[in-house]
Amino acid sequence: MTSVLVVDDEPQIVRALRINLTARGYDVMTAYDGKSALGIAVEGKPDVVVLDLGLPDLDGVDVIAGLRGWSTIPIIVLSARTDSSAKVEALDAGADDYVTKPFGMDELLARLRAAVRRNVARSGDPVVETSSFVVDLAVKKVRRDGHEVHLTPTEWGLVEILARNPGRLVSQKQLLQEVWGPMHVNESQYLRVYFAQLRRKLEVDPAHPRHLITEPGMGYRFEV
Amino acid sequence: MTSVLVVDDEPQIVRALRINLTARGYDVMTAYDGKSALGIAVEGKPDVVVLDLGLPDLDGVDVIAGLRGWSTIPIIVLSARTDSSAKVEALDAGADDYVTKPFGMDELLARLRAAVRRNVARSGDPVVETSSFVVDLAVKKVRRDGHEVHLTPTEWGLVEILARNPGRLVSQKQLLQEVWGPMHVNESQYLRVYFAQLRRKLEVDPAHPRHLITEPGMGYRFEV
DNA sequence: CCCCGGCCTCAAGAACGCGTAAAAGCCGGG
DNA sequence: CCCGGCTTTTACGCGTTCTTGAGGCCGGGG
Repeated sequence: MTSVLVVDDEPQIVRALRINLTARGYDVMTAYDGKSALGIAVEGKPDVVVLDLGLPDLDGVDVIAGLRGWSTIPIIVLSARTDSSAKVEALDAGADDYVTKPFGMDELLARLRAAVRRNVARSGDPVVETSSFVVDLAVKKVRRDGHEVHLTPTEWGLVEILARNPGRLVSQKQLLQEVWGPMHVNESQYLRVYFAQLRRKLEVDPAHPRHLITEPGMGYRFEV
Repeated sequence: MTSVLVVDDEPQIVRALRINLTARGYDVMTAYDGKSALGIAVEGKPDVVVLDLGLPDLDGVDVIAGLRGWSTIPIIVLSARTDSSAKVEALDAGADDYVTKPFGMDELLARLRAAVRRNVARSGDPVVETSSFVVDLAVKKVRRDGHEVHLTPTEWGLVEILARNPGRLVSQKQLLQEVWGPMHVNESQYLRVYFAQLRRKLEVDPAHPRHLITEPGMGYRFEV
């Protein structure tokens, strides 16, 4: 879920934004002054910040600088000042967008979507995570306790198919077909041998697997 | 130098932008309608596009879609329409910013700087660095201990592909295809020979590589 | 109760892929 | 024409991975 940090000292604006953003499925955090905004941003790692410039404690530009010191989170500035010098100053300090109050909620939301879209396009990293290990499909790696687990090509072939279908049942035939090719769709013994190996490498208790589940007579399931 | 594509059918606006942008060191391209804009964008690969929505031939949203089909170049929309539905439509189509006419030149330039800044932050330095050597993709050179290492064309081809995908596993087939061409996708021996050479040139301990990693049976990985 | 199909485990030989070295082929410049 | 740099080819030792077979476990049906 996308998380938004709303920073404004006017409660009615914060309330309005919270309602609108929550209704659209965003996770909303709020702050009423610059210092707490910086603290919350560090802790909560929001995906985007909506920042009012007229805060009681810090100058708006200082808040932007405080964020830009360690992060490239998109910042959308809200401000009552319409003069271009204020806009230029905020944008050059590192803001991504500048919206003047009073603002149209539709427009703000559209600008927010644009900012988030840009940012996910950059990071887009498909990872599937379970309680005991992490499968990173982009770089083809599996980590367990933050520590890489080496998989052979055949092992990775199986993990990849299962990780691309999380929670879904994958038939033996499909696994054999995609990993060993159409000639070996009946070698179900291969699957037993390799699932045993994968469980030894990935499961906490290989005898009682919690993620690489056998559905007898049907296939296998990757439980997250 | 940063290049900007200005698309507008009003010559005086194009002229004003060209003068201001050129004075600030930008390389300016121009187009007066949507179709030529798309063509110029493909050829010139501008770093940012300033797009007027009221073009004679195509609808503004279609131009945005045409660009977004193959590129993530930042698009700043210029428009006389101030209603929020127009803004929402353009932003959701893939625009990065929306400025209403008449606009302040200072503000537009600041928004343009913001868009470019974001994008260079994203595309990252054309330099990939490891603990023992540095790959400079812009000038096609590798340095080690501040001191240039000479690579043959084939060696550079491999390093370049890996450096453009840092951390990612690159399959043998992809490497062979891109360096030797589609006729040689099975010559995996080439890779062994060349990786041995590269390790001798770049790794501290060629027998125990820390950056040019082999993933047996799958491919190679550039670890940073 | 026994049988049977499907599953898990284990182990060993075969097959494969990798690193390395060195020779042979190719090509352009001096 | 010869030389040097670059690429392609060949050969071999070695460790890892795959395949295969045998044995045991478990639950359901006869």
